[in-house]
Amino acid sequence: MSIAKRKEQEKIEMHKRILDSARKIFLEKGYEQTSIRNIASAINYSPGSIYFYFKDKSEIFHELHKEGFLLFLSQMKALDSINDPYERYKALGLVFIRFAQKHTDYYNLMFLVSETGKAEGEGFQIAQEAIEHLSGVIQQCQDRGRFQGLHNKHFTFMTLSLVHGICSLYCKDRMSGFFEKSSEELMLHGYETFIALIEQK
Amino acid sequence: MSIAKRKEQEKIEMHKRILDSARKIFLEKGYEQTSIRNIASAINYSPGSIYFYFKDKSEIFHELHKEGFLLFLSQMKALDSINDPYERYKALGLVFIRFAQKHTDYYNLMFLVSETGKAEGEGFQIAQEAIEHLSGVIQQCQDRGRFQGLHNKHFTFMTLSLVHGICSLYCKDRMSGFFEKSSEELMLHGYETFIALIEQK
DNA sequence: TTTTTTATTGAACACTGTTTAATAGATTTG
DNA sequence: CAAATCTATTAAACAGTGTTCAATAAAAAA
Repeated sequence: MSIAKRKEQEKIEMHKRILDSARKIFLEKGYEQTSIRNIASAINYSPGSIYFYFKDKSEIFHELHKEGFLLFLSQMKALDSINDPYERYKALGLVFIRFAQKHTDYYNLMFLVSETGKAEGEGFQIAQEAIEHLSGVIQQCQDRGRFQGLHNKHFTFMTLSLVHGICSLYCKDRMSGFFEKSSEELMLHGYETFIALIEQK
Repeated sequence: MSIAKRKEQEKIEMHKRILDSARKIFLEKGYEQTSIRNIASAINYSPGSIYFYFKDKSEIFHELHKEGFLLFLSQMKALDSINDPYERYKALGLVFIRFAQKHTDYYNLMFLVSETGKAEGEGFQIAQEAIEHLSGVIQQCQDRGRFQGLHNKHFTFMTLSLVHGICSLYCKDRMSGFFEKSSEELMLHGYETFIALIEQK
């Protein structure tokens, strides 16, 4: 029995080694510029062997996709210590923004790269969990009298759109021309402008 | 002289034929899934000849990128007939959303595909023109007493982020799980929720 | 000790963007 | 008109891609 277990352990370790190599190159060069041969040669491995551990390139990607969402979710949950739900709501947006700044490549992988196929799999489920978390916080705000007369899901979607829009423009660097400020500053100012709008609602 | 002109005309026509073929395939399959060989064979042309008219694949892409922005800009400018700047402001967001719905592939090409290299070239200049147009409308709103105490550029960026976020989530189909509504409906509800927030500002 | 399973490899296949030498055709020049 | 030049086109080649697969060696089970 212990032989089989050792085998399984070794398999898990190889799996991890490949994933480590893939993560490094994926986050450095993006999806398209990362090749199976690159991933393999970085750990002195043959390209074909990768397919013993992963179905295809997209499966490797999806594991990292999921990884990113777990990291993201943990940063969201870290705000549970904030008592006032409205303060928690405001902080959630900042977590989003800070995540996009600190983990730009993960953000790209999670939200902007196309090769995720359709919305399926485990990674997507975690994404949904993140949305539900946000929705829950908004509900708590509404329970305390904020955002009255506004549909919870619509407000959730709107918030998500705004924050994602900010991060998306940042990640694609699609604003440096018109907005002369540094991108990081601009993200915060954009978010603060939004907060100013909802402050009395 | 007329011989040279005919030559030039033929060159322009070939350029257009390639672009027509490329547009069709790009908008159908996206950037990565479109190959020079596909573009060429669709018009019974040899792959190498493409390079007589275009520097590389990315140059073809950029011409379509620019094309999309010109179409987009024309739809923005079509709202100039609306007198009240605030009404014009609200309509601008809807133009954005409708454009993403009706020309999803253009929207992807213009705002979401990575292969545009850095923010350079003619296409980007037109993008900037679109932002400036939005900024101008917001300024007119402010001149009439709306959005007081809010920095014009920050508000412009915030608006852009919100609308782009809505369209981006739509284009990537990253919401069908949590939000059971049809995506098109959800986009409008999200935008209306935003409008409801700024209505009295 | 055989048999079977497991893990690995290198070669091959069908693609990709791009370059280039050869080429045929048209245009210009002597 | 003939020779030289320019223009447009092509097939072949290069280096790269994701993926498959027969061969293979090593380990485990029979």
